[in-house]
Amino acid sequence: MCCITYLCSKKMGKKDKNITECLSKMNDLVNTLNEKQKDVLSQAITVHQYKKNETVYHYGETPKYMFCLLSGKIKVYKEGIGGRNQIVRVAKPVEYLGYRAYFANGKFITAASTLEPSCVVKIPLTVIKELILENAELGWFFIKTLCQELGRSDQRTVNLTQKHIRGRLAESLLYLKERYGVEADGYTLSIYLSREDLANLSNMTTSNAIRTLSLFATDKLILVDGRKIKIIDEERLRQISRLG
Amino acid sequence: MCCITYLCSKKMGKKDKNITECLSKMNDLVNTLNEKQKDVLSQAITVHQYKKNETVYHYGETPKYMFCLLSGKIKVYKEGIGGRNQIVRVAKPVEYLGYRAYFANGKFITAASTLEPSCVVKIPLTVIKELILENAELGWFFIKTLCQELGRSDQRTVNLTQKHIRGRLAESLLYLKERYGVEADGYTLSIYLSREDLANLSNMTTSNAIRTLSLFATDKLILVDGRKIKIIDEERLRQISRLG
DNA sequence: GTAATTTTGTGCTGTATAACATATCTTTGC
DNA sequence: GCAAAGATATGTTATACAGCACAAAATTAC
Repeated sequence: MCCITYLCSKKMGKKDKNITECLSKMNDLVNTLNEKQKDVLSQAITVHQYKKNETVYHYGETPKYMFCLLSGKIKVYKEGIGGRNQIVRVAKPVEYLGYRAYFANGKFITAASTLEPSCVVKIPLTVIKELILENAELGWFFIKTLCQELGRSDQRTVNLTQKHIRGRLAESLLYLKERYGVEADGYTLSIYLSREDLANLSNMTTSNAIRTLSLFATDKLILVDGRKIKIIDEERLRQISRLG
Repeated sequence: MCCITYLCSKKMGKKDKNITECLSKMNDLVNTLNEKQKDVLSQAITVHQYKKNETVYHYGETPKYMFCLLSGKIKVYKEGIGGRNQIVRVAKPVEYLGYRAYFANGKFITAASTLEPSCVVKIPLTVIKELILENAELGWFFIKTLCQELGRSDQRTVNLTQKHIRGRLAESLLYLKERYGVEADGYTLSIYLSREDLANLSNMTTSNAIRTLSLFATDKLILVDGRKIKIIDEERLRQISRLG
């Protein structure tokens, strides 16, 4: 990880162009702020570039920063029993990470790492908390986000515990499509996960992810070429996901 | 369900004693409000008495009220595949229910029903939303609560998917102790769940909940008498839960 | 360019747990 | 008080999936 703006983040006068650019990308959050608050925020943030497979935060750490993913992809995961990781969610631009544990007064119970080279803004959580306490609209932004995530998390629990392997993998593929979309051809998932990550997202062993994936391929539901996955029969995939 | 205050909720002048009493129980929320806001709230709420096993809200309904559990116990559950319900959490006094779906702009994806006779305050969600938007401290209250719940939900997913039956049941028993505490003897769980509910909380079949429970009993970890459960070796139970 | 390492793929075996069947015990309704 | 319905208990069978072993392919390292 390297900090792009360490040279200029303390400079005076008109705001650094780079920082201004970042703020404009974070408009869903920034738009809730008044000018003074925007200023506070712009003084507090730093921009960082992560390589692929770099850790953004570790399990057990005390949260200090909120992360805003500007470009790239990040997985948030829990270290399960016997090294079996569980991917809890995958983030896309522009989304926010790392605030849950702080707001709940705890340490990180998940870890996060990049799935691709990613650009991330770091915002001290003390600053965010202050802004929330003086700006109800910003608070509302977080409430909405948290409510959506909590709903998804509860949904996920039932999916992972009650569906069979085929249903779980189908569900994951649809989730990835919904989250990251597809490439120009309209079919190829715009994310290339390893079979292991796919397994960790679907709560199964790597062997079974591979097996079930090729099963889907022979059933002509998908087309697999290395890590590229084309979804060709979404309707049937959705059916498999529904029925478990 | 019957509304206790329908006779007086529209009365003028000094506040209804009953309502005032309720508000004082909801102090964690009410303390964030100024006098005018407290007034708005007291005008908007109604108090209701539920019998055992009554539904508080249904799956698929459009949320209109937030529920505040003043006394009793409520289970929040998802209807899973093939009628297999999943209890996602159990509420105790004084906790709030039914706001997640509304804030996320959706319908209920869970249902809630009473485990015991319960007293519940209903607050129109429009009122709560307005109050949040004009009171950052109230917003912060919800943010903290949501962050804690989201953490628990993620934790739960790993527990249910990666632990074996014994670990899952041990976890559930400890969860119930932590939530509802024990009776005067210091051992008996202060909640009497059916074996089915215990199974739905632990993601297993009723048969297996029964079997594993009596297994724990022969191992002298617990003492079972009908629906009464005494936890006698918490340390070992904790160990079983940890190891999966 | 070759070796080493990681990722992907496939088959076999064992086991945890669901599913089913049936019996007993408990609660509820009249 | 008795019938009916529901909850609890226990044994048996079936199966989905983990776990392991091993081979091939792809990526990385030097």
